[in-house]
Amino acid sequence: MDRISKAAFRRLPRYHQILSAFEELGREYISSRELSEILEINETLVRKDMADLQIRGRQNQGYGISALRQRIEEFLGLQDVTEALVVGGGHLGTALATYPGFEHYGLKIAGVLDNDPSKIGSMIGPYEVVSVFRLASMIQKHQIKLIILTVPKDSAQELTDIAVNAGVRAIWNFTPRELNVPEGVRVRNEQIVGGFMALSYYLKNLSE
Amino acid sequence: MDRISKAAFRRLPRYHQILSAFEELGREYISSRELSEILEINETLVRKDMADLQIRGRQNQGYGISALRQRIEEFLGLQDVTEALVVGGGHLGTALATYPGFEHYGLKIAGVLDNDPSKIGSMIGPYEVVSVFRLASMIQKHQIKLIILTVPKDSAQELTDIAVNAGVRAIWNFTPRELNVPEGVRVRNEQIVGGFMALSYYLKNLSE
DNA sequence: TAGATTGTTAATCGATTAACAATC
DNA sequence: TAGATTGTTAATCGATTAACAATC
Repeated sequence: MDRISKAAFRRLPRYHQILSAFEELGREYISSRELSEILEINETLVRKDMADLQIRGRQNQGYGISALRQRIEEFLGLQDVTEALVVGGGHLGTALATYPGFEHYGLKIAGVLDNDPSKIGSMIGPYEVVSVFRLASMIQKHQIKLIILTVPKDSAQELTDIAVNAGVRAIWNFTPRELNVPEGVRVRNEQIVGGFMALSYYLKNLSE
Repeated sequence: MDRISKAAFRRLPRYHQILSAFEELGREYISSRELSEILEINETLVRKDMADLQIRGRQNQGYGISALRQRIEEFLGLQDVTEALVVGGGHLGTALATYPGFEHYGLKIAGVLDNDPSKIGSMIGPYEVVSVFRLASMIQKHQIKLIILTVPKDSAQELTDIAVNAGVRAIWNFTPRELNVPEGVRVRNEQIVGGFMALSYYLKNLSE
């Protein structure tokens, strides 16, 4: 059904963020020109993206912000609830389990797991930390399709295997490890340090 | 001097990660074939990237892992130390301030700042939390070129302005807000929720 | 009306891939 | 030698941009 280019797909979160911000300010329309300037991309590209989303603008006014935001949400499936388990209750897991605003995107944290006996039973935000040994059973019980992986890299693959066997179909991977998964399971790697590398290159070449 | 394509540039962190992992295992060479399979990209593309980095492989053996890793580090400037301030001492700021392994990339956290009086003076890992009012003076004192921004989105722009005026040249932005910066200042946006959006799309379209 | 803006097509640009020669 | 592999060129593919007609 819906088809947009990979490159356009990657721009959707940024469009969404800008639209939400303008909406909060009470703005109703935004032109391709404005969007293009904020994102530092070409104006025509914005219009092409809108056309791909089957969104039509208005001459002289631009695109309806609210309709456009909702269209992106619909396209990405953000209007349905996705339940996820946070696997790893360290600082990063805690940050993600309590991240403000995930609920606006349909992301609901169903629980937090950890392997440290001293953490199990303690609270992380509203969640009581559960033993990682219960990973498979929790996935099955709640029909979880997504896990958020924030464990030390040496246990990343093992836990992935358990989760996939239990029925998980997507892994949001915050560990610095490439994961091996069977066909039909999607991994999204958030290699934190990658962002720093890009900035490091820039800083190193400042003087030139 | 060094010139590689944008697309190749974005692949460098992933190459680096794989090379480090293989190096730990004691492997000395890796072929373009192996790299291409792990990254799920074309074999020729790997060889082109290596050529762009001016790295030469060996017939029948592949590329020297250690030399290649070092070449990437040199290219990205990871061998020099970059000092950064973490601005925002919430869960995410804490996670980043104490992230294990940043030092391997030359990233040194010089301090953590927060605006919450009850946090100031407390410890986050080895860092005593400092008032955000001291942002400009700390930047100047330590000649900081990079800040890691993990504050609530409503104060993001204000703190950015202060940091830029004080001499910061790069901002690693973990807030869900597009920042306005003058020419010559680089922003890297880590829109956390963007990663989820891609997975949400996948999960929504599973059955098709 | 003139100006601002969308929407679309064709041209261009950049990235990836196929083909294949070179060589250990 | 045969097989495995790199390195490079040319072909292809995909994404972006320029040009411009349409229209409110």
